[in-house]
Amino acid sequence: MTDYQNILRNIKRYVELSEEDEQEFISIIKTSSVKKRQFIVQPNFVCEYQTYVEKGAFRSYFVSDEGEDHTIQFAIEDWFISDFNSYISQEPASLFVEALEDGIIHQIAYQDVENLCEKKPKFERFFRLVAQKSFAYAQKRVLSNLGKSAEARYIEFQAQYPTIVQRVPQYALASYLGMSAEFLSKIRKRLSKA
Amino acid sequence: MTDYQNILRNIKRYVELSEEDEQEFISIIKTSSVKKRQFIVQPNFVCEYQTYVEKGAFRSYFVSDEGEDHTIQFAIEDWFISDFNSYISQEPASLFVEALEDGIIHQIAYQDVENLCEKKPKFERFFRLVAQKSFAYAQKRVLSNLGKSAEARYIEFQAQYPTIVQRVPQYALASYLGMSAEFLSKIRKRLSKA
DNA sequence: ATAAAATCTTGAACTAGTTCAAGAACATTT
DNA sequence: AAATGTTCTTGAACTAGTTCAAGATTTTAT
Repeated sequence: MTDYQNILRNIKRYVELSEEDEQEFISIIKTSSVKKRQFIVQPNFVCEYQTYVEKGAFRSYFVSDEGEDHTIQFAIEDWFISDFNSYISQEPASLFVEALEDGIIHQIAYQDVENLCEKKPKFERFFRLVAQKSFAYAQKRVLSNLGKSAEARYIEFQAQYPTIVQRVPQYALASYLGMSAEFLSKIRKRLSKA
Repeated sequence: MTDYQNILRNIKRYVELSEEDEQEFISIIKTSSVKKRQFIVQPNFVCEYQTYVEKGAFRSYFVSDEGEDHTIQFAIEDWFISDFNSYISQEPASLFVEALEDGIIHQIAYQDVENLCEKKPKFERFFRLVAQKSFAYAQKRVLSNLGKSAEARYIEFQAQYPTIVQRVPQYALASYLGMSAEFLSKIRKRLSKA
């Protein structure tokens, strides 16, 4: 017996749902459990689903030609994650999405979402609001990447997402913040002494 | 007599519009002309509108505490621009949006858009698709900022947006690409010789 | 056409952040 | 509990990109 209360509550932060709406939405959810280090999205495969994290921690990242990896996003409980580019275009992904811990996810398929939006404008609205918020968030990130020093970026992130800092490996955080793992280690040491 | 063909064509790339839909949309558009160096969005004022560029070139940018400015976005003909964070939350802006040339813009107010979306799901859909695309684009930018050297970033941008490179001041481009204006000048020299 | 303002260039000195390498600490499997 | 794999730390040498300053060029206004 799967519990859909969390994901439904998430949606209800944006739009009201009738009992029937809830049932309709639940009917397209596919739930699964994942093991640490498992990939739920991989380059060259189309990212068919948007994934809601019921339990666990994930990251999406890109591996450059030089073999360095660059973290695009983290997601813990109550967040969505995917290779969004691949998802909306239904073209092959360029990112990995990897479980950083054992976890449980709810997935919704591209075509099911599009059909649902068509049928019930309420969901169209939900996905519009979420996409707008995500875009605003991504712009904010660009901004703080451009403006700030490596140390300032770390301090800001640590203030805003203390839980994530504790849960994800340091090399993944460093690659999210756009610095080498070694340098992040040095920053942390410097800050712990001050 | 104002011409709405371009903005309507833009929308019709995503959804079909009846004659009535078009009229409805046109009724909320406010058109104005702007002079070079004019601000259409300023910090501390709520960004009431999303702006469609009919003619001209714009940039949005942020001024940091140290007084450096960081370009977030450029927009030329057929693009939308705003302080999107301020627009969707209807809270005071933190960005400037400045005209880089004399131009003509079509603006649509937050509340008018929300009402229109409520009334006609077709527009809800349009704005969802646009927001999703914008988000995907912003993620791509984060990615190329993280992965690449200053020179590679410039080359990539130049390949993708040659028109913009020609139309905007170099210091604005440098601040978009996350490097000093001097360094961009040096990169260009280096490339022109090679 | 001239003056004033804005933008771009160049070199020299500097620094924030990288790379490499090797060991230490921690986690996971048997 | 030992063994293996994974992640984190530290220092030394390096480099991509910055800052400063001054002149050259282009644009804008009168």
